[in-house]
Amino acid sequence: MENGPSDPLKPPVPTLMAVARMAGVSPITVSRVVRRPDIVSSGTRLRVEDAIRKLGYVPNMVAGSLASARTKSVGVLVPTIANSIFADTVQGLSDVLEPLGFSVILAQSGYDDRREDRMLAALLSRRPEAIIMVGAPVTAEGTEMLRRAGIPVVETWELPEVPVDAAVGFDNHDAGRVVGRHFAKAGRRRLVFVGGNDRRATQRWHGFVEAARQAGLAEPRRVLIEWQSGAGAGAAVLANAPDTDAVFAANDAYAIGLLSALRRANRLGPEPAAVPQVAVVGLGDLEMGRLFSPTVSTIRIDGAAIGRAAAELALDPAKPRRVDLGFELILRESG
Amino acid sequence: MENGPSDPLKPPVPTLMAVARMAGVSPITVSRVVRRPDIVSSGTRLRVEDAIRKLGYVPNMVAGSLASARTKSVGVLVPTIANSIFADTVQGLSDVLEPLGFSVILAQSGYDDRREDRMLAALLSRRPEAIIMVGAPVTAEGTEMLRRAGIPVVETWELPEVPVDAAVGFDNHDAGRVVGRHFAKAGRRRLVFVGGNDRRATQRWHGFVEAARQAGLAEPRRVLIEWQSGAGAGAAVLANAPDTDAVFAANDAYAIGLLSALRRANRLGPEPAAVPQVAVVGLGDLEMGRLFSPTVSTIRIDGAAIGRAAAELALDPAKPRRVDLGFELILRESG
DNA sequence: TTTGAAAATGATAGCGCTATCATTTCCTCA
DNA sequence: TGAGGAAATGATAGCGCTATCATTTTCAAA
Repeated sequence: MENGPSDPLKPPVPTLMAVARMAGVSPITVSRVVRRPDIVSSGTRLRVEDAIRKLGYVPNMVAGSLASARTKSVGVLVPTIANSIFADTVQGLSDVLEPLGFSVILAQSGYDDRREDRMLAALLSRRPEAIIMVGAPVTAEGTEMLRRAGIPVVETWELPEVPVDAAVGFDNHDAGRVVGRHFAKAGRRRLVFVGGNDRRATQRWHGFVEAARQAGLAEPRRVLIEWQSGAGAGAAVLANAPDTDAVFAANDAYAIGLLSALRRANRLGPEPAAVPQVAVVGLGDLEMGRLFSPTVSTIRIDGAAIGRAAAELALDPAKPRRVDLGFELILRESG
Repeated sequence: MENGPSDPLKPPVPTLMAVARMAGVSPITVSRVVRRPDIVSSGTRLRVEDAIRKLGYVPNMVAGSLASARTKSVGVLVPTIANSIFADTVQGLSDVLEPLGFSVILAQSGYDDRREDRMLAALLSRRPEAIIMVGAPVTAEGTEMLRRAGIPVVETWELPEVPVDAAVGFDNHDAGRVVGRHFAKAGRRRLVFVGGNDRRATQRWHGFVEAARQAGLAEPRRVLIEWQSGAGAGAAVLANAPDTDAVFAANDAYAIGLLSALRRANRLGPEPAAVPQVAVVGLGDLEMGRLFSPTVSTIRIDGAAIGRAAAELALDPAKPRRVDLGFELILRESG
């Protein structure tokens, strides 16, 4: 593995052996200069560093990982990086891992069970030192794969009672209940939940339904959509539940899309209303929701904080294995 | 490398050797079943597959990569994944790479030259088969590192005359000129550009200035900010150039932040104006810009298409090395 | 039934680096 | 100056898999 795949005629990429020959030392001394310079005498070290510079040597971590049984990498699996809340989580975990020399291997499940398992297998074949994933593994096969790997596994954005190893999240069911209760207390009658079919959304839906029942309201409507645009979510609600007076959206992007659709349908006045015709609550506390008019009520979750906490748990097995970062209902102009 | 780092007492992770012993074949036959099942007889293949299933064997790609001189990975370097336009690009390239069995190793530069070089070295030590990065390498050292690696390198979001290897982007200078010309033609007088200090933004700034000059306008103002929130960008413009009547923002998030700040400063009426007090143009055509009120004028760039095209160029050296995806000025309510 | 070619499987020797034990060198103290 | 211990460096043997050549098995044709 000395030549790149694109140009077999180029000079070979220098190996540690080439550095050793140029510096007149044994290969393991070069390795020591790179990894443990403190145990190499300064004269020898300078000679080796000079050879490294002249040759442009870049250590081969593939070989080093095999020899040392450490990859210094973390596998990260998210449904889709295009969803800002997960991008924030990846940002947060990267901010912890990268300064420590860990590389992030990113994979996406597209909210598909089969693909999630395939991506887990692909990640595990890279022998990462930990896996951080959004949600808990969906299938028994995925769960078993992770157990067998014997590495730290941190599930995020939800809080299973018994995670494979560790979890950082919040109680999705409770979040749904809190929103449902808020709508009931505000006198809302025709409740709707719009989002996907994943477990986290389903937990929120169940909490939402429970709150409606306890308030003696009619069973809320669930508008199921696959991951898509905010505009798509808005259109789906207006098409499926045009008479709703309160919508809990799976994320702020959907909430914004719905508010925009309501505006176009002339169900949103020129100024934010004290009592909006349709109350809308999102999730994630995206900045866009704060900039939007009306400002968007939301379940505040700090996605980046989830990422940071997950990375810390992944790197330190002595840390608590189940961390509840909680959430907060933030009420703004959207109801 | 058979035990994970977190539990040395667990049964060792099965190797290809263990499968070979259980199936009663040589190790290379197991390798063939995994990589080239077509050249293994069905009886042997079934025996091996059975052993693989029973042992829960997950191939070790670290070892396979070293032995085969192929990692099936691509290093991806972005300034920050929290910026939606780059997240879209990562989504696009992943959609091409993942189905082909490539893993994405993600790194972030935080818009810092030194950190970019460190991240490039970290990526290259993983011996990726290609590098896809936002922008061209900033330093001569980074450029040299990439040349030496002898692998495909695709620079995105800008279009250098002579990329290290390949580039997919658009003419940033021209985009700035087009926006400047639009503002001049609309009778705007006090032009402002708000964004970062990176080369792409600077190219846009230069084009913007050129257009203003050609229209006989006063030199535009440049409001420099480090990567931050839309609200931060809005506040910076109002603090530094409160009398502006036209602002070109480095991205749609900044444009939205500015519009929101204008609204709070009562410089945005309750309904989108036919001739807004301050014209605002962003970049990236984010969905949020389409949902916002006023809808946001923008330089339309398809971030995901950039990612897809970049992945295709990275994988096929016969493809053109410089691809101009162009851009489009989209005029909406924000001016 | 024999022969030849193709298919299938195995043996060998690494890939580039490093854990670990062995040897050499250096330094301090008596 | 010599002895002992610590520091520095080197030798050895893999890590888990695979490229490549060698050998065996299978199949078809004469």
